[in-house]
Amino acid sequence: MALQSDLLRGYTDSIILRRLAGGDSYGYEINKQVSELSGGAFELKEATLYTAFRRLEQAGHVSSYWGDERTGARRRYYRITEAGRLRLLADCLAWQETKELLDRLMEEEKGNE
Amino acid sequence: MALQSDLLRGYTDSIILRRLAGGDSYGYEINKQVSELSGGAFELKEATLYTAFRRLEQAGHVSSYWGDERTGARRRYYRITEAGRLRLLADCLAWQETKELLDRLMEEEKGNE
DNA sequence: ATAATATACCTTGACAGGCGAGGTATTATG
DNA sequence: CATAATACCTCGCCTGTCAAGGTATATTAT
Repeated sequence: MALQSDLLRGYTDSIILRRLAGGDSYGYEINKQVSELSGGAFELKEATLYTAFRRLEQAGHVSSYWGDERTGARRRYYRITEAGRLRLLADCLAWQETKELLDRLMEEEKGNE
Repeated sequence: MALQSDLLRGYTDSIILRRLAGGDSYGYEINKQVSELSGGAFELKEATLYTAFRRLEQAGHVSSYWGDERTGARRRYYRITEAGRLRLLADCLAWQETKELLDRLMEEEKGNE
């Protein structure tokens, strides 16, 4: 649905950073985690995911390295940086504030003039 | 801040519909109301506002008419339609769900494996 | 009188993020 | 041998936001 993706827009980065805050990971796995966490209701599209990685790396919020898998497809791992953790913290605060704001703006009015 | 506007993206329409649910209004006033409701922390940019009106009218969620002011600048009033009320209701539900979703995706993990 | 401010509307063009559609390569399974 | 799962990637379109510009009327200050 469009509304949901529009709302989540810009939070793609934050969602990824949150996943990486617990330890290094790679695209495919992050995608699965997000999908599971949302009970299948939401999933990052691949194009969105990889675009976000480029953006995050360029911003210095993550760094990446190739895993040394003996078997299976190669994986590019991502690690959150210190700047990334700060960014994540800021995003969480922003999210709390935005929740309050939209709640107030969407809320049904009682006692109208 | 960019994050906030990105998150609100797409909810511009809902915010406007909510304002109109209590009675007809016009752009400038809606803008002021939103600004006041948010304690000055957030405001719809004019270009965004009028773009949203066009979109809403085209979708049949609002209708518009010129007010008959004797004095001052002319005003274009907007009225929410039945379809608009349904849309608003759907948006509110979507917002509740999205809140839960992003909360779950942004939440700090305890008891990690 | 005139400049400034507030009210009130509008459009254009650039920009950014999401994503459909397409692609590659490896390994396991039927 | 074909299909599916894993795993990565890019191109180009679409859509919503918004800075910057514009118009017109009425009030207030100089």
